[in-house]
Amino acid sequence: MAHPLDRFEQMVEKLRQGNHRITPQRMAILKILSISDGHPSAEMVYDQIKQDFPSTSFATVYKTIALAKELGEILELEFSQDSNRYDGSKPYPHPHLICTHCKKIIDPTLESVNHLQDEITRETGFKVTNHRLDFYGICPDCQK
Amino acid sequence: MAHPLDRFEQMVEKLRQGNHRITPQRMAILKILSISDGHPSAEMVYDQIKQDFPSTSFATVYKTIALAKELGEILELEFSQDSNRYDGSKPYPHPHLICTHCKKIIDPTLESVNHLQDEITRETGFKVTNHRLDFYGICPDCQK
DNA sequence: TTGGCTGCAAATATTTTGCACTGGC
DNA sequence: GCCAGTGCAAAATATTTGCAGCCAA
Repeated sequence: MAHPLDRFEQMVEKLRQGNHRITPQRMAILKILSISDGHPSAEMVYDQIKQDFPSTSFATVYKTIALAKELGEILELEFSQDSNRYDGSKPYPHPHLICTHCKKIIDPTLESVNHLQDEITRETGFKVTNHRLDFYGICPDCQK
Repeated sequence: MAHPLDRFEQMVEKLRQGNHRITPQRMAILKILSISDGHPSAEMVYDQIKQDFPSTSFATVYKTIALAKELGEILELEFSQDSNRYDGSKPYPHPHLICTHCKKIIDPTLESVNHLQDEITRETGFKVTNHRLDFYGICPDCQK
């Protein structure tokens, strides 16, 4: 796992490589996404960025997220009822533990998962490019 | 895996047990959900039911789906951009193969997955009740 | 300088909800 | 007959888009 600030640097580098402009808003949004380990939603990013950069709009947050997604620098966890959550610290498929009570999302340490995608590719005709493995339950804090 | 019509009977039985009324609309919706193996969306169910029962509303489709979900008789696959998809033939967690091109969703035969949930429960403080394992890729048809 | 980016508002899409009427039991 | 269920329309939610003005390169 890379250091949070390395992740941020890498994101900015990807912007440069793709000839995307490096604006203060994008810097701030990407920094939040790269540093936070809590898998924030678009709204959480918006709330945070408002503190340092009050003029920022929701549209910019979403557009920046979409761009980072395109560049493969963040992972999107889709939900329909709740809003989507984003993982900028580990932008590759990995399992998540989602507390259905407090909505917390954490990364478990779990081996023997990466071979799953290969297994599927081998056993089916599908060309598997991505996967999603989420566990739902109650976190230790909420069990108290 | 149960026979499709057995699944339908079981759903109706669950309605009875819960003192829910058995209406023609519910029968039709549940039949579609239990029989179809294509993981239909609410809209697909709506379109199908319109043929036999033209007066049915979208609200009823959603309300019936919500009820069946509550009763544990269907599995909901949440998406944020596309609409949710439902699996009435196997209402327990199991892997899915999702074609990102034609949106087809199929069930792969894949062993060595069920122990994952137990593994997580054992290794973390989480009380895991549910999980979701989806593979994204291009299906054989779309590769042609 | 200039075209990509921002910010506002309006649009879109999906699902939910309120409420009067209807029909299953 | 009673009350849960239905159907219509409106509301709620999350995200996307159009466009005028702005600023990074």
